[in-house]
Amino acid sequence: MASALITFARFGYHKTSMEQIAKAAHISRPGLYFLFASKEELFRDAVTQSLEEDLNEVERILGAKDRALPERLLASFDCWAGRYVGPLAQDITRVIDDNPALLGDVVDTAPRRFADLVFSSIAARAGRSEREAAAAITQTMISASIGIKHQADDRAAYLERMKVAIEVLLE
Amino acid sequence: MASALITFARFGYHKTSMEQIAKAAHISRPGLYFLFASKEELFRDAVTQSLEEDLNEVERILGAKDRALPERLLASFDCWAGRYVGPLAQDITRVIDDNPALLGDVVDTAPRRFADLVFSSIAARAGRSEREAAAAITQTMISASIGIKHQADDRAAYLERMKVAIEVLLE
DNA sequence: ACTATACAGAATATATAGAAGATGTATAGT
DNA sequence: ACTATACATCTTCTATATATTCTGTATAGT
Repeated sequence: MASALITFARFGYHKTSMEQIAKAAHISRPGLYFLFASKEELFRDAVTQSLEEDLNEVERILGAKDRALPERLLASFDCWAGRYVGPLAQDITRVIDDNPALLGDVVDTAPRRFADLVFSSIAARAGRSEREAAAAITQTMISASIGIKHQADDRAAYLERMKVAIEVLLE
Repeated sequence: MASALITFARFGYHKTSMEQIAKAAHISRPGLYFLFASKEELFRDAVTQSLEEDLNEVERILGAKDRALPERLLASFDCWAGRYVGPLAQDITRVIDDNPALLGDVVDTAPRRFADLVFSSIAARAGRSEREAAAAITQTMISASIGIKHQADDRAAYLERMKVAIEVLLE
């Protein structure tokens, strides 16, 4: 099913046929319609599941408090955004951004949940208990991530710059 | 001549004719060819001039040291990016970003010059004389600006978030 | 819980030709 | 230092017809 998302990403939503997806998933085309009512629902479910998985992993990373906060944040941003920087992976972000109407409110709620997770981790840190400051730092860190995603050519460049941003924003 | 850029922004480079530009500039179409060798050169010159003007104003703003640094930075980012957020103005950024091949190296050098100006102002500040820290802050501030530009719906929203980012990044 | 095949209806690609529009230049004029 | 008109050449729109592809469903089978 992750293969469906990859296929959508590779060719775009409209230029991807159910035939292609079925072949990539090693099942028949009618079999796809047994699992998903329509192409639109399949697309929605594939994106939603991918986002859910990423959010779960971010939650897991941020919860592992044996690692330092900057480290956890960098790993989280890598999982959430860095993974999708670069020649092949950026198509996944593209196909999501290009079809907001098909996806509904997941495209809004998932980023908000990510922001909440980051905020909680920053707010929980000792010595930085003011919620307002944590909110400002979170907001700016996410904006920086979005900007870096547009600037960076590959995942390594994203991580390099994001590491700097996290360090600077946490003092 | 600024009207040429606005016309390009409104319809896109390819769908804008020399006739339209000439009309907007209140001269004849052959008159345009007297001033500019080709449509491509006109586009290049219009964009270049616009960027130069913005950079000059940024330089002026950052040089006015009677105002506090965060204030000057916010005004600079507004001039450089905030101005181009929103329903009508964002087309200017779009037509520039969509046609990098026509524009040459200006699209690379101008942002670098903006970064240099911001860096100089931050590095010059007392108590923050370490160049590395200033470079990290500058880099992150610009990334945040790019991200906010993508997040914000209008200029006011951009300014609001950018104000927070500057405050957080300068401590 | 599927596969294989088949099919209607809709959307989309392909080809073609003609019309329209655009660029860049030239020329004559003020 | 331009305007107005005109023109060759090229690209882009428009329309139309045909062919292909795609979606969604149905049916029979395992």
